[in-house]
Order: sequence, then structure tokens, then C-alpha cells
Amino acid sequence: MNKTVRVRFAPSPTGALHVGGAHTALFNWLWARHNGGKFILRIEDTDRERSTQEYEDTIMAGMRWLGLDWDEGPVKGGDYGPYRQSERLDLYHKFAEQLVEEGKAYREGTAIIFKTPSGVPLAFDDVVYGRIEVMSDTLKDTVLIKSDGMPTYNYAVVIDDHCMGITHVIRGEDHISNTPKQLMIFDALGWEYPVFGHLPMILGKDKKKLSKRHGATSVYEFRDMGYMPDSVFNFLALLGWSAGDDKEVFSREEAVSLFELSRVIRRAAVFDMDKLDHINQEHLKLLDPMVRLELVEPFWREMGLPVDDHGREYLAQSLTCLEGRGKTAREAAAYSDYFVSFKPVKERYDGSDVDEEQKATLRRFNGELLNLTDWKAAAMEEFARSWSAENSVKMRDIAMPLRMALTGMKVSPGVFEVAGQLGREEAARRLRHFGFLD
RNA sequence: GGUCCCAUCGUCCAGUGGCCUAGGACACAGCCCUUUCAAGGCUGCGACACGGGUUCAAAUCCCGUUGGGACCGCCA
Repeated sequence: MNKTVRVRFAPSPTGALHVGGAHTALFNWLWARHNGGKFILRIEDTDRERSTQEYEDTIMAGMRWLGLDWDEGPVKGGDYGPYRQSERLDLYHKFAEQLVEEGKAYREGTAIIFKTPSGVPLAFDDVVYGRIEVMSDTLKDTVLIKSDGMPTYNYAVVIDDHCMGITHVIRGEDHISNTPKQLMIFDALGWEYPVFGHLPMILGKDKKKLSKRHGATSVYEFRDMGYMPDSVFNFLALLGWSAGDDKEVFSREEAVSLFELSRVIRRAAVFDMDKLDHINQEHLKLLDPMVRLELVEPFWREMGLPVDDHGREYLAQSLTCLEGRGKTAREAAAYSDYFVSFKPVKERYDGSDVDEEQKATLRRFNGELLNLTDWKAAAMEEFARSWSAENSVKMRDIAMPLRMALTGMKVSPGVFEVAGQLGREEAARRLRHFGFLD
């Protein structure tokens, strides 16, 4: 039968995990999980100048944040290690020597260079791009081992993919032109090709390759902006792939079962923040209240709010009150600060927009409201409706001042929901502060 | 410049010769709901780059043009 699927994500530790890399890692992970195969993390640190341990750590942390766990790789270990190219030098040298002995490569100083054969067609069937064929004559000789003893990318990839038993090479489309070079090396060593599947590029709003200029480029920036891993995962999965139906908001598990490499699209995709916002909001709505609280809490703390003054249930319930308001955890935190503290309310509002006559009306209404036996939103609303009708006052004329006094904002969830959640005492305290209650 | 890749609404996807006067989602506009804003519901705007073929029939196949992109490093 088919052998176990083994795929790898092979970043070079010369920067943080950016959107493009995360996308590639994600598709590899999806393919491994879909097939019950192995997802391998391999660090391609052959650039001595730019590779650092710090970057390696950030990349791994970024993957963990996205939930892309690897079965073999640094930290985790595995039977095909080491998983850092700088630790596999003997392997690269061994095969390079072999190539030299067979006359397929030659030395130039301490470097070893592969001699490109002429007149050889190099072809492979890409799972997403179809058959791609190039004549070897269009290729130059390529360096295998650099003067510093390190292997080059195009060489090390071949050795490692073969030696690690990689069955599917899934990577960015920018590697399509590199593939024929690697094919020559596979051929020279008499090795079978893995299956290749190239992924479309991800572009910025200006349709140029995504870079720092396009805002968020490292996955951490998404975390800091208040996006949750599940939605970034969901969003990234939708770039270049779809299950074929209209379902766009899905869980990891659903993506795993639906994913098909053959359904990957060829056209480059533009990274659209608006869509990410929407997907994040959808995921936020689906969240368990306590989990949502964990997501929002750091942002409240960042704003200096006394989170610890309240019980977990109260805080979680406060967020539930928001009912989908806010596209990110950061926004949700900003939209709900008044549940955590009265301070920001006072900073935003001073009650000076209400004249004495209006205040008198508010005092009458609020006085009765505070005496309601049932401190529930529905009961308060019902009371407010009949009271406003009897007193010929518009609902908004009592609801808006109430909202301003309780939240300090002109925008909030239903004001009686807010009052209910704050509790009778806290509501009274705030109303009194503004002279809206005796 | 050489080689390779791509081309459906502003954006992400559906579409693999007839079901397409091209479908969904985001964004945008309007309406409904309504104590505000969201959410939700409804409606609207909006695309097969162009030109040739092939075929009874093409968004779907072929060729060309144009436009994008990638690679061409002792970077990965």
C-alpha cells in the first residue's frame, strides 16, 4: 500500500514566522494530519551569517501559537534527525564526495559544484500546477558545498528530503523554478523524486509579495492585535484552498478532514484583513465564555484595568453581553472596559450634556427603576417602555443618558443588559455620580 | 534578458464543455429590526483581461496578445 505520508516545513531561522511561512507550514500540517502522516520541522540554518537561535525559537513559538505541532524536529526529536542542517554536515559532504568521484561534480577551491548535464529533460508532475518540464540546458552549474563547508539550499533540500523519507514536498510557488535543479541532483544520486506540490504566493493589498510594509507580517503581530489562533488558521487555510462548498468558517478538525492538496488553487492570493476580521469575529462568537475571557483578559490588563477585582464568572458574563461586538479580542476589551471599572467611564463622560430639567426626569425614572424587584434586563426594559409611554418620554431620551452614565460610551450593548450585568448597586453608584439618581 | 508560473466581482473562493442571463463570502450601499452600535434578515452594486480557433455548445480545451508574478546567489 501507500507509505505513510511524511511532509516537512523547512524554515530558515533568519526571521520570525511570517504569513507566507505560516501558510506553507499550515498546508503541510493539514496534509500530514489529513493522512494520518508525519509533520516534520527541519531548520535550514546553513546561512551562518543570518541564522540565529532566537529566530529558531520564535518560529517554533509561532507554530505552537497557531497549533501546528510537529511530530519530528527540534525539541521533539525523531528517528531521522538531527533536524538542524548545521548538524547534518557529514551527510552533505558524503554525497558531495560521491558525486565528485563519479565525475558529476567538481571542486573549485573548497567548494563543490554540480556539473549540469546537457540535453536532459527535467520534468515533474506537480500536484497543484500539473506537469512542469524544463531542459537542463537552461540551468547553470550549481554550487553544492559552499567554501565555508556549508551546503547550499538546493543541495541540502535534496539530501534531507530523501534521507528523511519525505513523501510530499509542499512549499511556496517561488520554489517552482528551483525544482528542476533539485531534480538533477535526485537523478545524479539515483534517488526517486518525492511528490511535489507548490502553493500559490500570498500578496499584499498592492498585489506585491507580502512584506513588512503591509502591516502584520509575523504571526505574533496577529496575536498582539487580538486575533485568535483558530481564526488566523482558518483564514490562512482559505488562501489558495477551499473544500468546494460554501463553508468558510471552520474548525481545525473540519479543515483536517476536508483538506485536499489537489484542491489547492494556482492563482496568487491577496491577504485581506477585512476578511480576517470577519472570520475572527465569527470564531469569537463561537467561543466558550471562559476561553473568551482568557483571550480578552491580557488586553484589559494592558489597559490597566483592575481585572482581579472581579470574579471569573462575572468577567466572562460581561463579555457574553457583548454578543459579537468587536472583531478582535483587543476590540472586545476596549468595548467592555466599563464592566471592569467605573474609572474609564468617568474619564469619557462628565454628564454636562444633560440639563437640569432632563436630570429631574432621569431622577424620577431611575428612582423607580432602581426599585424594581426584578433586576433583570427584560423586566427593566418592560418597565422602561411603560414608563416612557405614560410620561410621554421617548425611550432614547432615558436610555441614552443611562448608557452614557453606565458605560461612558454612546455605543454599547442593550443598556438594560449592561445595567443587569453591572448589578443594582454599581448601576446606582454610577447614576448618582452624574446626578441622574437621588 | 533567459526559463517557468498565473489570469472569474475591489478581495477570498465556487465553477473542470451544456445545470452560468456565472454562485457564495468579505467589503460597500440601501431597507427591516431597534434605546445606540453590533449581530441577524432582505435587496442592491459588482467579474469570466483581449483576440483568434476547436465544438452543435466554452468561464471551462488549443494558440496568440496583453498584464502580473517567481526564479536565474558559495540566501533560503
